[in-house]
Amino acid sequence: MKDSQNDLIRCDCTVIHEDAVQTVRSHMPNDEDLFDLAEFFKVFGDTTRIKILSALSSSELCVCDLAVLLNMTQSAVSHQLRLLKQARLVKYRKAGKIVYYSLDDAHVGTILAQGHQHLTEELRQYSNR
Amino acid sequence: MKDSQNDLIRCDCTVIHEDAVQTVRSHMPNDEDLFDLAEFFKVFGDTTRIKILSALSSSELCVCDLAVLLNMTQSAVSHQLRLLKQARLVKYRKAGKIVYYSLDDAHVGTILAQGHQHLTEELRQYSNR
DNA sequence: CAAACATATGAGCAGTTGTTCAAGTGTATG
DNA sequence: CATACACTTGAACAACTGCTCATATGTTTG
Repeated sequence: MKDSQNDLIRCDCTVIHEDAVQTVRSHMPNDEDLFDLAEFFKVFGDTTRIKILSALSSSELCVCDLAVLLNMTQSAVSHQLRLLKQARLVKYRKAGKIVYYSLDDAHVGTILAQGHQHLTEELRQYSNR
Repeated sequence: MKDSQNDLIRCDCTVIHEDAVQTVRSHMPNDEDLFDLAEFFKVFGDTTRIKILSALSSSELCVCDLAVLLNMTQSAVSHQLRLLKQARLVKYRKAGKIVYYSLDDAHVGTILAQGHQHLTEELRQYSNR
């Protein structure tokens, strides 16, 4: 059973460690899962969205609150909230014409903390060298 | 002590919950930290880079190995490795003309796992609804 | 030292992303 | 029911990103 790797040679170099490549290949998740993972992290990869998530980790807020807090257009905030909603990172409840947003997932806080920890430890290591 | 929020009114709506906004503002990290956090996650937000990180979590590999594994140009891989290096997510050792890359940080695996867990739990919840 | 090879890098370009602006929903209220 | 207001949405545009291609660097080897 040949895989599609042979259909098109994109690599312009000689394989050095065929065994290592095979081992890694058998351990790696499939492309679709890795794609989804990248899409997931992409949502965290924007300052505005990080600010929104950080804000919502303190308290439930409406769109207007967020706009004031971030000093941004209500439209811009709304666009970003849509992405966060699609990624299932935030949820909302409507109260009349006001829409309250909050975090949808316990992992969000954990992931933010993990990222923060990486950055602080990195800084510490860096200043120790 | 007025803050710079008043210099330019970007928000086109009335504040609804001033107290909540103040509380959240006092709890939020400063803008620079949040910016750095977003920059950090941005690195994870690309399929190619996720694949590289996933591969390196199994085994140390050289650039050529990665190019074959991902079916990509050696140049493209090298460009992405540069970004991963800058983010201090991978390190390298030179052995003659060959450069071996490996993960630089224990958090990388944790963060990937956390993201994966979010996605699988999400899927489970979704199919239970 | 010249040729071969692993890797790095700069410029260019196509595709993507985030904001703005204008217009549209939907809900309360006088 | 018309107006006000909170919010959403689509189009457009500028900025950014990731790949390709050509070229450069550095190391080994005949």
